[in-house]
Formats: sequence, structure tokens, C-alpha cells
Amino acid sequence: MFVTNTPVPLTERDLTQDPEDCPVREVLDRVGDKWSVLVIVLLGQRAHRYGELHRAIDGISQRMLTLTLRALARDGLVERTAHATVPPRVDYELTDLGHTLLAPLTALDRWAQEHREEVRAARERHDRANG
Amino acid sequence: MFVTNTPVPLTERDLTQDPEDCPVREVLDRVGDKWSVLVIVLLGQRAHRYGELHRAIDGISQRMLTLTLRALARDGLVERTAHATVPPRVDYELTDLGHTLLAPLTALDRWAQEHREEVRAARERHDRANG
DNA sequence: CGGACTCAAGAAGGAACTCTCATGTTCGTG
DNA sequence: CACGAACATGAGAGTTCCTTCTTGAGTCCG
Repeated sequence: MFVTNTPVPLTERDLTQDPEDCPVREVLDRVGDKWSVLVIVLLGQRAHRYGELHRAIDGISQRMLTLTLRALARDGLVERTAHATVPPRVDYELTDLGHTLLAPLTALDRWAQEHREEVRAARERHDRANG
Repeated sequence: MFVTNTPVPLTERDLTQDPEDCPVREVLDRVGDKWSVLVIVLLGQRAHRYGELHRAIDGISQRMLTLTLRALARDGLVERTAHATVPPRVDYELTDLGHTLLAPLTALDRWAQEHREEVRAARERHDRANG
């Protein structure tokens, strides 16, 4: 799999500055939490209602789902649509911007699936060698 | 930029299970912390000594650098080579496995750089609209 | 003799993140 | 007249993460 023909190394400016101002870290700060990726990927398939997401993501609390969705909406990755029906109905869907994030996440997921076993093996080796 | 021609959606099995067993989350768990990406990217350019990394990464403490390197070594992404010289000299470099991770990270970095402004704008819009 | 250099490990405190539990709204159902 | 469904918000506690500060070993330099 290719990301580019000749993978562009991250630029100087990503690194020589304080971590606060590093692009990669910025993404990871908003997507590196426990639930965001799960939400993004589900919404990448189709729009979901709040309750659907809640049922689909095993183990998430209502509070965390709310907070995660709000944070994603704040950054323009997710759009919230509240219908004034009763009982209330709220749809969430990826924005165009959100959709563009799917490809990089998919790349990462691919890597994870392909190298999962290697990582597990390396860790076992390491743990056996040391403590 | 293409990751694949037709981006493969994440598979069912990434999501229907508990978050503990989701490939994407696994990567993010080890790479989503504050310093790992920075270290990986630097080592992607060439091998570095401990002190070089410490100087190159603005704001990292010795403790965190040590912990980060150890964790990466444990997972087989980084190899540690200690030379029995005085003063001690320790080199760190990416393993083959570590190198394969560069492409996905680069994809993410690209996204970050390209959409940084959009995210910032969205956030400002949101903050002005709400609290 | 005393300090510097290199690569760390450990303790202690604070910050950040997440969890559980409780509360609220509005309406249709039993 | 409760009660549940759907979509949340808030308090308070727990856990994990990160930071700062301290300690250490071994040798060379002045």
C-alpha cells in the first residue's frame, strides 16, 4: 500500500517547534482519545442517531458519547442535526471535512491489522527477556 | 493523495467488539500519547542518540523520553543499542516494523497540515455561536 | 578532589481523562 | 398517574498521564 510514491518525510517545522504547534500532534490530540475514532468510523458508514451510536459502541457511557460528539462537532468534523420531534431525534453525520479524515484513519487501521501480530510477538519477546 | 483507490471502509470486526479489541484503538493507544509520534518521526529520518532526541524534542523531560523509548522498544518499533563506552552511548533507531508505521503517520500528518486551518475556523465559528 | 558528561530510574504532586450515578424534558402508553 | 423512550447535563470519584526534582554510576578533565 502506498501513501505516496516516495513517502514525504514530515517536514522540519513539525518537529523543531514545541509540541503545542505540531500538526500531527494536533490530530492525535483530538482523535487519540478513547472514543473519537470509533465514532468517526461509524459515522463514515452512514449518519447515525445518538441512540444508535450508543448501542453500537460497546461500553461507552452516555456522558462520554455526548462529550465526544460535541468535541467533534466543535472541530467541524461532525454535524449535529436536532429534529424538533417527540421524542427528540438527533442525527449525527460526518461533514466533508470529517470524511477527508477517513482515509488517513483507514491507513492507520490497515497498519494495525497487518502488524498486530508482530507487535504482540515483539512485546512477548521483550517481556520474556526483561521483567 | 490516495491511500487506496477506493478507500476500504474499516471492517465490521473493528467496531462491533469492545474497544479493547479494536485494531485502530490499539495503535492509537501506543502512538496517541504526547511524545511517541515525535520520537518515531525523528527516528524515521535517521538513528539518534538519547541526548540528540532530548535536545531535538522541545519540552520533553528525560523521564518521559526514557519511558517513551522503552515503550516503543517493547512493541518492537524501536531498537535500542547500548555501547559500552564511557561516557555511555546509546543509539535508538526504527526497526523495520517501525519504518512501516511511518507511511500511515505521514498520511495523518498531511491531513493535519492540509486541514489545520479548516479545523481552526470551525472551532472559532462554533465557539462564537455557543459559549 | 570536585565537577561534568551521558543515560537513565524513582518519588511525589498535579492535570487530564473517564467512569458511575443522579437529574431533567416532553409526550405517548398502560 | 406513573413510566419509559430519547437525548442529554452535572457532580464527584477514580485512574492514568505527565512534570519536576532528586539520585546514581562511571570516567575523564582541571
